[in-house]
Amino acid sequence: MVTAQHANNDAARQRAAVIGRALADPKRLCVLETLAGGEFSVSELSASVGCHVPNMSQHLAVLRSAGLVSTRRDGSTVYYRIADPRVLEAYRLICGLAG
Amino acid sequence: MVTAQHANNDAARQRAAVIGRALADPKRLCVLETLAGGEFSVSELSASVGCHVPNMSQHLAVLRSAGLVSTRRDGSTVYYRIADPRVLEAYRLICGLAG
DNA sequence: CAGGAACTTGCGTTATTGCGCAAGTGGTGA
DNA sequence: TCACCACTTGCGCAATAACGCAAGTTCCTG
Repeated sequence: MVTAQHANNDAARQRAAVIGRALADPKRLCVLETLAGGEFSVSELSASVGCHVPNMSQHLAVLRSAGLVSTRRDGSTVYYRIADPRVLEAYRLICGLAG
Repeated sequence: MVTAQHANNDAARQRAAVIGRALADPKRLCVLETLAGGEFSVSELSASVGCHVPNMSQHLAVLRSAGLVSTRRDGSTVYYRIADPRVLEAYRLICGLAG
């Protein structure tokens, strides 16, 4: 069915665009670069990137809802990590294109 | 020099973010998908994507200033093409992550 | 249970972005 | 030269995103 096919492609592109948007901010890219070295808490990430914790939490929410990062909870601390190795592939590819 | 190093990283991330932003719109992703099949004119692309020519021209300007596409002029017609094979790699990677 | 630490969420403001539309530019052919 | 075609650019508007700040939630500790 052509209509449904278009709808699927549109939906797929929409999801892809959400991922693109998640990669569209320098601070979020900085987060991914940091997370390439392992998992970190929100406060560690905010210190690394250089912004306030609530702001970092918002950026992480964008990355999480795009499916690029996952979380693990340990007590009151939330640790973030890269959700899929392909995320780092994409990150490095984009950095390569930018360089 | 630490300061210059930071400046470089910031500038690099800024350029990478420009690329991410170029990938952050469904219509622009649709353009890349179309251009995977070869080079096309602005009017062909606008018909393929389903938007008006000036709007397509603006989207193409975003892709071009991010360095993702290149142009070739033939008479009054401007043909766009993928600038680097890695652009399609990145596109497919993102689609894979979205799927 | 009170206090505090670690995050998340809501809100208002400011800055970007996407779009349609009108106007401008450059090339082509009568 | 004049009309026309293909495309780009400028402008105003509506929608979205980023940030700081305040308030709320969850969890641990005393």
